[in-house]
Order: sequence, then C-alpha cells, then structure tokens
Amino acid sequence: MGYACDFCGEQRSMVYCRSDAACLCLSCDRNVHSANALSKRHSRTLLCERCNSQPATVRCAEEKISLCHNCDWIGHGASTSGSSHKRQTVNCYSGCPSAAELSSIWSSVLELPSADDTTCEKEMGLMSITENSLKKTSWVGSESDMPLGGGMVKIQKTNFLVGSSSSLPEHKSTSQSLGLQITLPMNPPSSKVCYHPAKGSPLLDNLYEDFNIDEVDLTLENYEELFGIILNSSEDFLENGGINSLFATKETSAADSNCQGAVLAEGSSAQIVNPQPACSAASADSMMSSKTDPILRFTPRQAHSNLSFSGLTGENNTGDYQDCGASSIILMGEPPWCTPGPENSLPSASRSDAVMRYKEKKKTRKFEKTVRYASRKARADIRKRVKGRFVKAGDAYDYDPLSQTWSY
DNA sequence: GTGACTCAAAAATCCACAACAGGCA
DNA sequence: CTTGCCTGTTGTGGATTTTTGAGTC
Repeated sequence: MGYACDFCGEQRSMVYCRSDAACLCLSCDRNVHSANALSKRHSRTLLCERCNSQPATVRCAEEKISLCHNCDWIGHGASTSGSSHKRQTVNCYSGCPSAAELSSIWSSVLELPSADDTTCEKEMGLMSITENSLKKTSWVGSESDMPLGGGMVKIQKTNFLVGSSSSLPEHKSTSQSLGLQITLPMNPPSSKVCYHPAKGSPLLDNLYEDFNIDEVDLTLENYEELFGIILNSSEDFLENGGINSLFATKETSAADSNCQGAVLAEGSSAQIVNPQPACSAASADSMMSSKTDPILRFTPRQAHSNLSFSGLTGENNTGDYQDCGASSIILMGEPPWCTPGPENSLPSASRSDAVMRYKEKKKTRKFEKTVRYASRKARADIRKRVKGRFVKAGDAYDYDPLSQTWSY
C-alpha cells in the first residue's frame, strides 16, 4: 500500500478502514462507507503517515504526524530521543461523517489541512452536509456514539501519552484500532476499575454511560467462547471490567505492557509470527496460553460475561479479524513491530515480573455464570439425579434436591 | 538443567427433559 | 397472514472423569 487511495487510485489516502483493510482518500471513504448500513459501521481511523499502510493509533504532537503502533514504537521507543514526545490517541470513527464532523473528530488530534491543500481535501470540503449539525461539545473527546449522517459515529477518548510505546497498553490501543464494540456485562465490573487519573473517578462509569449496546453485532456468552485464543487472551479485558482494559489509555502501567511484551517475546519463538500491533492484547495472552495449551479450546460452559467483537461479525471479519491477528498468532512468527533492537529486548527482571503478574491474574480470574433460562434452571434445581446425572422421571435416584436427601 | 512423579485445581463430560426455534401444512 | 403441529436443538446442575499446572525429587 502506498500513498494512493486503494479505491480510486488517484487521491492521496488518508483513512484506513480496518474492515476493508484499505487505505482510502476521504472522498472514497465517504462514498464507500455510505453504500449500506453495514459498511457504515466499518471502523476507520487515520492512516499512519510514516508507513502508509497501517492505521494510526497515536498522533505525535511534536512531529505532527500520525503513527501506527509499530512506527510509534520505532519512533518513540524508550531508548529513542522521541520517547518524551507528547502523543495523543487517534480516534476511530464509523458512519459517514461529513467533512466538518471529521474535522471535529480529529480536531483535538491534528489540524486538518486547509481546503486548499489537496484535491482530496477539497472534495472533503465539498461534501454535502445534510445531516443535522451536532453539538460538538457534547461528544468530541468523549467516548460515545454520535448520531451523524448515515448512522452512528463512534469515537473514542483522546488521551495524551508521554513516554515510550512500552507504556502503551497494547490491549487498550487494540480496542481503538480494532474498533471493538463491547457489550458491557450487566454485572458491575470487577473491583479492578481503572481510575481516571484526572477525575479520580472510575473510567468505567463513563464507559457505561457512553456505550451503545445496540451497536453490538455479536454478543458472546463468554469472552472465551469465541476463540480460545482471543478469549483466553482477553482475561485482562474482563478481569478489569472489560472495558477499562481496552479503552482506559490514560492509566497505563509499564508493567502491563511489559507483561505483554514479555509474553510476546516468550511466545513468539514458536507460534507467534506476525500479530498485528492492533491485537497485541489478545495476542499476548493468547500466546501465553498457547504456549502451554497448544490446542485452543472452545469452552462452552464457561463464564458469561458479555463481550462482542464487531470485528468478528460477518461485516467486519476481514479487516478487523486480521487486525486482531488471531490467526496470525498461530501462523506467523515475529511481530513486525518487534523489530530486532535493543529497545525491544525487555529486561529479564521486568519480564519475569510481568510473567508472574500474568500468572497471578490468571489464577484469580473468575468466570461468572449467568443463567439464560431461569425456567430451565428452576427445573434442573429440582431434578433428581444419580451421581450428579439427571435421571428419567420415575427412575431410581440417589439425590433429590428438593428434599436434600440421598436415597442411599 | 531435565525428566519423572505426585498432588491439587480446573475443565470437560454426562444425564433427562422442558423450552425454544424453525419449517411446514 | 395466522395458527397449529412437528422436529431438532439448547440449556440446566451435580457428580465424576479427565486434563492441566505447579511443586518436589
């Protein structure tokens, strides 16, 4: 992929659509994604201005450039001079935002070129704005669904990040680059709520408020149900209340990322080969899991938190799934962003620490079960059994839940 | 450092049957 | 289009079995 729009081949590409795995100019982006309801839901973001092939995840304020995870790592690694650059998360969006809306979405991240800069931007400026104007202050900079023309537009919180990429919680940026749409579990998140450092309030509060559950394409009874890999790997996700681990980009512990890095490094030797940065969260844990559990299992009876990956629906499966790297984890080797270099070799101490933390987390992981059919449960609760198994009505039994007695 | 072994914990399995979903007349 | 019937699938819990992981030698 290069500078040219994958669709028209003429204009400079500015937007990356994960679902289509395509780099598009703003004009084509709007055209393509206004085709139908499904395409409107494709999650897009700015294109990395350095490699021009990956979705940007951060915007470097100093360099005034949008960077993908890999380029960010290379450019802002801990050992590089740019490690102290102030960076801001780049928003994803869906729907068919107009030029004005797009500029609003990204206004806090970058200054869109003037209408005269490029033909593409001219086209952008010429886009008709038929949608109702928005109260930008009501949604810009917050994670919410915005009713824009052609449907909802999802954007995410923009947060400044300072430091090396290692401080980026990969699983958190993952969500952004994946455009994940999450159904929050009805149960309150675990106590490990990520607190908003500025407000001192649980970020999840906002998330709960802002999430649009209706947008969910696929609801899993359990985050482990979908793929052994992704789900196994997403323990952090649920464990931390699901969302905060994905979106709370402010609260970033270096240990977390170290853990993932460590895991990545550990798992990469055999099975991981090219997980996209976008899914390092899933990748990381899944790698850890796959290291000891080569057969990725589907566990039908496990937990019942609700999680959905829009990227795994038919609509989005191509791009998002690829981004997720679930398959890549197994098929490929060294992560592309893990370029051989000193900055990528984690200190063994922190690495082992991270692994230990991971294992502790795994130990404490809980699967909460929810009963989908209370009537069935009620019946099961009173059914007679033999050695735990249901028996036919009238047959001899050794346990009667009603009387709490055993027949022998 | 490595393999064999033990033990505990976790996960999978099994059962019957009402509820449910979908197709068809 | 609605209704009723039929057929196949799903989900439910406790005990048991199997698998996994950690620790020790």
